[in-house]
Amino acid sequence: MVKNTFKKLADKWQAKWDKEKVFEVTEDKKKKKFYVLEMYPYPSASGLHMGHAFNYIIGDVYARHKLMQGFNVLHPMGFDSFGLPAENAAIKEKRHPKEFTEKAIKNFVEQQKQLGLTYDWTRNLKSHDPAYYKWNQYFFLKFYEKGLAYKKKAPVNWCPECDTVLANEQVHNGMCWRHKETEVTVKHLEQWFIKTTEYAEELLKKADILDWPERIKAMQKNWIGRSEGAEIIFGINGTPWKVFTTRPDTLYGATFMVVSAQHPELLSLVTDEQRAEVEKLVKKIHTTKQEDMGLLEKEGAFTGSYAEHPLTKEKIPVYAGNFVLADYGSGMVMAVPAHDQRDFEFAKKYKVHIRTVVQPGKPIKELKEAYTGEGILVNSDKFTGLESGEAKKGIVNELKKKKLGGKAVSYKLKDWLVSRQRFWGTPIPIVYCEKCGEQPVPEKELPIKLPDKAVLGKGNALQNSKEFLEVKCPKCKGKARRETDTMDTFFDSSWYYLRFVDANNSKEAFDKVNAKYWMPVDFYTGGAEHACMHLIYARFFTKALRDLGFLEVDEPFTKLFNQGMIHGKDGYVMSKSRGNVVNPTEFMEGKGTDPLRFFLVSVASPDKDLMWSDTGVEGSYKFLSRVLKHSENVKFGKTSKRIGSKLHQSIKKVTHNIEQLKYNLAVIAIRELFEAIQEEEISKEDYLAFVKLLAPFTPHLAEELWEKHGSKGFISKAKWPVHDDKKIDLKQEYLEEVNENLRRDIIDLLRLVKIKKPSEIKIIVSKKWKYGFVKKYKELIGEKRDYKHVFQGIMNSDLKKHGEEAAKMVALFFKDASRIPKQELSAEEEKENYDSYKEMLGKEFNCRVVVEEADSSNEAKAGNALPGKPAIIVK
RNA sequence: GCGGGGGUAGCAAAGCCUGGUCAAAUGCGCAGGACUUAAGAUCCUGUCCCUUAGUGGGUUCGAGGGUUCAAAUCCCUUCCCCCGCACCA
Repeated sequence: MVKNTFKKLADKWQAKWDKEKVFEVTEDKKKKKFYVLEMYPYPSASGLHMGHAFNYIIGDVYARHKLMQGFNVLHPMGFDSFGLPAENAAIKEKRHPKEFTEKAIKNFVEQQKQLGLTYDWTRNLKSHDPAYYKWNQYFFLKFYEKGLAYKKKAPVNWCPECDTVLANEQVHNGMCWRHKETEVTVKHLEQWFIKTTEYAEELLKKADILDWPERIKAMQKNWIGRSEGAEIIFGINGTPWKVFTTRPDTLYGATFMVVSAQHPELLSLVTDEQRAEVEKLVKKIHTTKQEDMGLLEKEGAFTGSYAEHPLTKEKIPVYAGNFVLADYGSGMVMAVPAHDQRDFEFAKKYKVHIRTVVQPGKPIKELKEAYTGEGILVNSDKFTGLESGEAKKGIVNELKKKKLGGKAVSYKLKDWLVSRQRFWGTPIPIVYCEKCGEQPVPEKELPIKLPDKAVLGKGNALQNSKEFLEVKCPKCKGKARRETDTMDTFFDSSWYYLRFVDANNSKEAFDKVNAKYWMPVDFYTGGAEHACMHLIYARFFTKALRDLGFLEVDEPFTKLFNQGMIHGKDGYVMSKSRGNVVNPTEFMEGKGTDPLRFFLVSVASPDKDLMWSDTGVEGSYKFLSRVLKHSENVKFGKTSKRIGSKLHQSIKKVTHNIEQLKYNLAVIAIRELFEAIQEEEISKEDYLAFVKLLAPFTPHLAEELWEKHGSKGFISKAKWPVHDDKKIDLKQEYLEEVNENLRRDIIDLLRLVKIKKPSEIKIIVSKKWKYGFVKKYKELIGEKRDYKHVFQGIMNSDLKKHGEEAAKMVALFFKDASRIPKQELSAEEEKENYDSYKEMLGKEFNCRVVVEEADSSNEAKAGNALPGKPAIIVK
């Protein structure tokens, strides 16, 4: 076989699909829709890697399967084409990022097409296209109108490498998500935010109903981080300070306060005497790496201020502390050293009073560490004696009465910081007028395009572009200046799945009716790294757009699937730096697409990591070659019962396994089916059913076989076979297996006795198979239980349980439970089977074949055997 | 610390929910054989240990207990690995 056979097939069929527009799709209300989507890629200059290929193939197999099942399948692809790498490359080469991006996309598309995917390319989108980002700006304005987009000064994460601020989600362990070596610093800047917290509750609640991997849901829930408790107001120097606590029951144990050393208002609390000490602490924190913060010993400095306890009116000292987060809750905590380990350590260190207010039943003698459990209150004025749960309610009510607090819910989730001080992103549609201040750009002026000419370098190039910068105020027509911040590219990816439903609409972001037809995405695949970024933003967007009247669905992605990582043959994750990369494009150029597709889905369940194996992929290649070779010489005829049974079983398995995303098992079922049909006669219809099973995995090969055997149209659109349970005949398959064993035994035996041309083969079938006995036993124990299993039980012990007589019979005839046949055959069935088989054996061995029942002389020998393992005598 | 997922034969990977047909699919590797002048390719057979033509026996599914007539599968304890989040008040 020519080495590049599969490459040729790929080229041939990809061209035909293209020409016939096979995968273009329209909104056909008569058909049930199915929306399959893979996360759209950043079009990197280095092109497609194996992870992309794997991702797209997983989606494509599903899409093809659904297509063949008659669904109207939307399977689009686009490019997340704004972003830093292109901009940085542009700076380096002193060119416009657009050039890089478009070149990379061109290359990417070519490589994607080689994979034989069912994309409708007419719906392709690129987020750097003004026709796309216009709608980013449009939605931004809609959010702005509704108060979901706002500007505020806040401590933000700054990546010196990216030269821009980052969203909270883009900071991992204090490092930039793009630059794992670069520490993020905190800056106080005025920035644009999207109010994701508005939907925190819904994002959390609806997570439960999604058909998503547990861990992704868990990660999101954890990220949203809801906790219930109370908000309590402490007066400090006459100013009210709110703090959040989950344990209002310990309020009487609060003996000091701790404000975050990074709190923006910290200095307002510090007295002159304490200034030096506090500043020392703050400085120390600035010089500590983010990632070491957690390991740091609890440290603090007294601010000189005192807070008034809301209930006892006691004066308690306020410290600045390194262990309090500035951006959770209010950045200040009430410290209850007896019942919180951190507070405890702090109190010990700074010798602050520790007061026990909750006890676990009996009094605690000496506190060696904080008692963090719940219990009965002590030292708590009128709440003493109450159980924690009751006390929480009571104390919160008391606070509420005095207007000093109340029940509260706190989230870890923060508003999404969307402004970026970079060029290559969607300009934020706001202008600043000297007179009128901040003004939204009127919709009809959209899109605000990025300048085609720009000198990129240090900082944001938009600030140097007069053409971009200078505008008239939309309100007073006076002199105004554009916002130069651009949007986080996650803004683009938050709604791209919606654009696909109507990708070429120039009047609207998407048509509502189309969205109603296609949404939600039924099957979405991509990497797990997006759990707390893209997948939260996209969910937020869907909800926000729903409430703005654009959509009717609550959730964008019904089913989410995370593919595993691809490891090189050395066992490490495939990466350029390791040098263990196999480039999918190069592979396909050499060996073709189908072997790659087949291999990637056959190693393991697609949600698990998989290791590349040269010999493994060679195995896939060989298998497909055999299928192709076999197609040239199929013995068309009548499908035997056994093959029919096997086929229908396989259809059942493959369908189910694709549905369950167990492509590896589907592939095994296909291989087994092929083993079975290879040497056998088969009807054309049944053969083509086999080819159809192959089609989602190896579409080019399948098309070729489909064409070769004269079927019309494309197999890609042929009807997926449906199994018929009635045709699945396990007994028949069992008989065939038995016969095959017999045949092999004969071959072995002939070899052993060194007879090449036997004159007679005698098969002696034992009469000892007392099917009558089985019948009788069934009467004894009843039909309810599976008699085979009961036998096995009896064999081991417990004879009396099932009746002595029955047990004895069993013991007599079945020495071992394993001798129960898989399928119950009647004596007649068995005999009939041997008779029919006689002929075949006779042909094969070219001699007389005798099947006879054992008599007393050879019963002992034959009786030892199972049906299918009878005594054999050769002459 | 919290949360999620794992540990199965030389390797990879099914099986576990719903216990018995499990010495345990499948692929790779390995061994033997057929074909060939030979190598490769291809095909067949075997691949936990002992034994048989078929068969029988022994010991296995991280470790240790338990439930059951019966455990890779259910329950408990324990060890190890991966992956998220992590001073969240």
